[in-house]
Amino acid sequence: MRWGTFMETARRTGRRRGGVDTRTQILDAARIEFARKGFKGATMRSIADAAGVNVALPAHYFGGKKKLFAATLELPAEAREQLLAVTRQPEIDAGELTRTYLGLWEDPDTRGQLLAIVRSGLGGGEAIEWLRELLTEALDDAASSGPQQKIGLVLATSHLLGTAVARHLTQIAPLSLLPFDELVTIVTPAIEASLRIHLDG
Amino acid sequence: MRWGTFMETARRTGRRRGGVDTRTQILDAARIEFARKGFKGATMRSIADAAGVNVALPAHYFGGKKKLFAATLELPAEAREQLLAVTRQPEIDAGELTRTYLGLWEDPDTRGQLLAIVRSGLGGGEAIEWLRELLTEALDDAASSGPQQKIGLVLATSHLLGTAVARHLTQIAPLSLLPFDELVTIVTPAIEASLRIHLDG
DNA sequence: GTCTATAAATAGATAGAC
DNA sequence: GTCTATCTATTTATAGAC
Repeated sequence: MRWGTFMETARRTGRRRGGVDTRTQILDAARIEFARKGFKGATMRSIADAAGVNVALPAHYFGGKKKLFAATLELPAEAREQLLAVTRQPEIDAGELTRTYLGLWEDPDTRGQLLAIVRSGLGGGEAIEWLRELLTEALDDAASSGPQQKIGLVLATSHLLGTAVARHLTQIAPLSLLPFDELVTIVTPAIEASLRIHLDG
Repeated sequence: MRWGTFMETARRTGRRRGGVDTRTQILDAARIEFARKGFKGATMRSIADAAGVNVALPAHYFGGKKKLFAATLELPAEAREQLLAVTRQPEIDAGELTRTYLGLWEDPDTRGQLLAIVRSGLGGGEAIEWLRELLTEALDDAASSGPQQKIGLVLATSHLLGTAVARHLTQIAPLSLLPFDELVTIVTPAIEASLRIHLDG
């Protein structure tokens, strides 16, 4: 009867009962803390407290704050893949791009990672390279479509980033309350307009 | 011959020659530091160093770090007025809104303040209320146009925020290099599309 | 594996000399 | 008005007991 402190943390599917190890608890808590306060704002103590473990354990398991942060941002690789699958197509579908991109922000797990990246990157830390990389990678990969489409894709991506920030970060009134399907519906026209941009004329 | 250290700081019009006081130097340096590193990232020491003054003077003049930060974000009131002048019109002009909004980010002075707000607000600090206020104020003031236009304006503002962030903060490759006029030209269609949005249909 | 205790660095703020 | 010196609090990181 000693697991009274486990609380309701084990919501993930497929999680082994005895395997709710402190390492995973720390990682989950770190994601939340970094997402909410950025790299500098989140402290090892606040992470340890949120995880319900001793203050020394985060450093013990991950070898330092920066390494813990890096571990936090580990898996958005799959998110990148989803985006690339859309942008690699010869003719990018505006609705599909909008739904995929904003959809990444709807899932609480990936949203936590994206928030951590945005919070820490835009917050003035060193993580801004990661953010730039995340944005330009989908871009460079789709650059084979020619420079004309490239500028349109940058524009579209920027608009989608702004939309996600307004909905999930600053939580502007009507945007943050819209059902996801309606959000996609009203955002798509602008993305369509951006993708069709051409510089001359 | 002791003002060899004054450098080229006195670019503002109407600045008294003997009045390049350390208080102003500190304020200018604080703007840059807060804009680059966010509230937590910028330290009183780094600000003092950047201003070329003693470490004790920032606290001495402004009474603390938070008060110094507040002083930094003082004048965006005029920026807000410029935006309101556009959004208050019965039929908002997409090109005019785009030019005004993105224009605020082109001026180094207001850009510094906007960067400080975004960096500190999005970075997880308490300044997120200021950012939300800045975004919603132009919104509420234009809400007399009816809820239909309101959602369109939110969308447009979000897209413009994303564009400004991509150009000035993450500095995505083609966006950050475009001349301002071209930027306005290619962004306007999406803003136009957003402003014309209606939910039912 | 987990904890206490503490080291080492850094931050904001202030007192008092000049 | 400006500076040196210092206090206090907080943070990361680690050493060593249990």
